Amino acid sequence: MDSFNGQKLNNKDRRASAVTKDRLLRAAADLVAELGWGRVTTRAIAERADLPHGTVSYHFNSKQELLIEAVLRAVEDVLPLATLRQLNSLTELMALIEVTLTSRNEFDTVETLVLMESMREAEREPLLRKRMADLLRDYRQVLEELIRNDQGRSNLKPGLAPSALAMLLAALGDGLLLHLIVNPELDVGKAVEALSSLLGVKPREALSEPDHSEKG
Amino acid sequence: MDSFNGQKLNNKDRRASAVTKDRLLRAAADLVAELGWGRVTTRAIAERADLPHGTVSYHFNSKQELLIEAVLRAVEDVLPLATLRQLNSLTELMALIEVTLTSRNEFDTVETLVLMESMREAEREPLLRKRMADLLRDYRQVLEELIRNDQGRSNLKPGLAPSALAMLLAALGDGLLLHLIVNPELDVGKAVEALSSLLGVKPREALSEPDHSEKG
DNA sequence: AGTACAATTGTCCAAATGGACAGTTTTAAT
DNA sequence: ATTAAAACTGTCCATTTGGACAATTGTACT
Repeated sequence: MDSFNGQKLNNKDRRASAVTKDRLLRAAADLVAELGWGRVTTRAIAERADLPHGTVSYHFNSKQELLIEAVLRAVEDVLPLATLRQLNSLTELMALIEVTLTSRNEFDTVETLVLMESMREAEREPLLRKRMADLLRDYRQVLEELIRNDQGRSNLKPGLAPSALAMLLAALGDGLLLHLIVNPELDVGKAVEALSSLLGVKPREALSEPDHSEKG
Repeated sequence: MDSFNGQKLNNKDRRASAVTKDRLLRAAADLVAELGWGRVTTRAIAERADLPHGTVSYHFNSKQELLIEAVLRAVEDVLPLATLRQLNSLTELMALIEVTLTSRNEFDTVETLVLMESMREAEREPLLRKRMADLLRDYRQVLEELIRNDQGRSNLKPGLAPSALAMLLAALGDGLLLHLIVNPELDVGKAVEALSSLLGVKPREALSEPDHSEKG
């Protein structure tokens, strides 16, 4: 069991154990998506992480703390704030949304389920609620700034409040994800295209020729 | 305990017990919203319904069957298909959506939470998934027909596919509900107004003067 | 009153649960 | 090599769980 997983415990990593904690957190997030928050047990987490049951008690004060830390890490991954900040136009944004929603692999699905479980649990757990609310606020904020920067350049209605459109986009995306959970066969792309059309934006073109546009 | 709740056991109701079953179903739906699907126990259901624990085993084959039946009943209530069918214009629809999302009482909130739990559980439970998918399909269908009937009358883009707009509206509504769960302070009304503006529709007017329009 | 059956109730049980903790091994520093 | 702290592990326990079921009560009909 020595260097079994190839992840050598280097002495930079504070005290080791970070690896163990990490494995527990990943396993926990997986199981929240798979079983639902309320059905995750400490034993299942340990087993999934291929670790003994006692490990959980040692590294975390309670199951709930472990789960909260686990889902927050996963949710921060699924909200692509960094990527969004690099976008320059509403056209690019709509293209990204469409791609994100239509080409989903298994990994994306798990993270989406974690997101839904987290939003649901946030209603009961004040700490989680605050963290989630902050994340979603940041998310809308990034969208809002993107829209504001783009306004004037595109033929967007001047009267349209960027913050309102940002909320609309964020909610629409999550709502489509929600419907996709129930019915993966749904052609959600057409809903995104409809909104693009209403906004007077052509996301297709942004995909085929993403490069030769100047910014600023 | 005879005619305690005013609901006299009339001999038309198959065998009575319908009242007991009903109380269990209501309690179950309540607890799904309150605790989350995975944390609901048969004992908690019985206690909430003010009935002994054995009642659950007698009236339902398993906890899961009880929960599924309970949430389906609640979800059918929260999707206002009948109301939607009576609407005549997209303007009225946008007004209804705005009112529904902005003025929410405690009862609405519970039903919304049940809806979210159900959509999440549907991913694991094939029977529930099918029933939920059908309900959501009907929901979009009603919206689609409303949009189709309205097209031409309003200044809606002709190229806009009614089915795409229906999906957009349904997903946006549910997405806003989802965000509202995490942060009830959100001013989701402005997102609805933004969409109304994009659609070229003035929901405010439909509210202030709802009567003197002819239909058909 | 008597009969048949639906409805209800309390009790029981094996299995699973979260967490505690004493004991052991590993690591880093001297 | 010795030591102290950190990391890890298996075991234990009081509770809770879903469901089963025998016993009891209620109801409708003759």
